[in-house]
Amino acid sequence: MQADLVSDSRPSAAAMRKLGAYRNGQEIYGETTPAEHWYCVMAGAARKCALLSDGRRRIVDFLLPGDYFGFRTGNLHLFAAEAIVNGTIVARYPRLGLESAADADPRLSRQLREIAFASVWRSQARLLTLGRVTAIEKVGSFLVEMSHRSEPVQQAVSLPMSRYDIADYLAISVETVSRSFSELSRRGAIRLLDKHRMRILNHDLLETGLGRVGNRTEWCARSRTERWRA
Amino acid sequence: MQADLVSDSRPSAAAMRKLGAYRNGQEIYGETTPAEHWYCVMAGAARKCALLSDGRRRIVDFLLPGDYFGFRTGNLHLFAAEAIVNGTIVARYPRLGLESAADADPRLSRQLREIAFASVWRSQARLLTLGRVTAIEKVGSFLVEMSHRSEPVQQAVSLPMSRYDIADYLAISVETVSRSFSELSRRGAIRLLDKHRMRILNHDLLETGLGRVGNRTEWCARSRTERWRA
DNA sequence: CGGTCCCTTGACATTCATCAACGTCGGTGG
DNA sequence: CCACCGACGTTGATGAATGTCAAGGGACCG
Repeated sequence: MQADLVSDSRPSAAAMRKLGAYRNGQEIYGETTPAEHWYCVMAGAARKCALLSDGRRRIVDFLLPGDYFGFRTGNLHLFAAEAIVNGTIVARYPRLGLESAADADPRLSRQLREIAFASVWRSQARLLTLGRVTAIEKVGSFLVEMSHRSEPVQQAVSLPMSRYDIADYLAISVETVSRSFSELSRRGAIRLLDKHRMRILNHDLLETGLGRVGNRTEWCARSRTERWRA
Repeated sequence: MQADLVSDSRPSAAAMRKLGAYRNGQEIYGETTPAEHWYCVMAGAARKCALLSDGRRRIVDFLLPGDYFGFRTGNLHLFAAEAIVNGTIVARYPRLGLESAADADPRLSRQLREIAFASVWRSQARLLTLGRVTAIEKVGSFLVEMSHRSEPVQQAVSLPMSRYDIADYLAISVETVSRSFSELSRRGAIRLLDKHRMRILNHDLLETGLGRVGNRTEWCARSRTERWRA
């Protein structure tokens, strides 16, 4: 099971930690749940998602072992968190207790800050993934992200979520996700061991454009940047 | 000029604050600048952007008065920040000094945490904007976001950034941004006072779909969610 | 054995990126 | 003053990428 940084180094935090087990699809907290806890995935995987006003769903984050989530300044979550594999273990800390402990313990306080900054950095990196132009680029970028975030088992990257989840995460249709996987396999960039395990064969083929030979965007961005930098 | 929460309430932080003025296009910090400072926009506006490996640019955030930015756990920024209007004023705090002060001052420490959480929340909300399906929805969602973030002057929302910046922010082409503005005007959702000032006439027309009459996505998301919730 | 869910592939329609042209504005220099 | 230029913004035409609809296969379960 994943190490829990806060608890491992801070006995004051470990004392208030509670563990919970969840099965696939089970809600960890809902959109209307008061944000009274902070969470950390210990094993398994979960998704953080929002329901849009028109009824559609959008996944804003996949939560893997070691990821903290659920912090919120107000008293309501805007997102819901749900486990996506059976046997997902999540640690839970009462928010008020943790904050009080942090007031008295600068090291814990620093650690909480670091956790928050890591979260900011992760969502901004995700913005880059979503900002990719073509579907193949998005999927490729997603696979690279997953390979960095998950522990490789026998050089295989595990993809615990369904194709539908990936589609909602990348804001493209399930069919396009499926087609992109097939196309990347065909091009020799990846090899699909089964539906939920994959091996990266050629890293460059994943990262680099691949789609869209036109280069106006490129030129534009560069020229503009040069201008601004000057 | 915008209030600076940290300085206003914490004299220890105010002492180390330095102000800087920037003109349009000027760099506040670069991708390779060591992350030795935290920043807060006091007046004007800026953009946070990343240069992709293929030379393209992506804007991950617009920084408006009151927004803090630049925090990073490692010692390097991944993004660059540049002013986008003349006379942009940015406050700068040395990172180490601020952290030391936070160790000795729980209230400051809490405030920094709140700032970090607000930043997390903002980028996740932005993920929802980017995750919209059609271009019109993206632009509409962007305008709603801007109207929430900027102080309305005579019921007008100010858009300090160029159409190119908006395009890079939403990951769509400049032409499509322009067309979406025109289309939203035509539909009576907004009124363009000039290139950089806009008034929202019909909030619902901006938020709700408008594009894409098909509802398979909707149905799918709802059915899946209901299943999961059950 | 039927049912459901997940995944994949094909065919078609639609959106949007691209290319192109033009208008505006502000600055610069004749 | 006017001509010129570059940056920015808008609109039209066209092709390519992708959403949508449809069909079918495989795994799991009652």
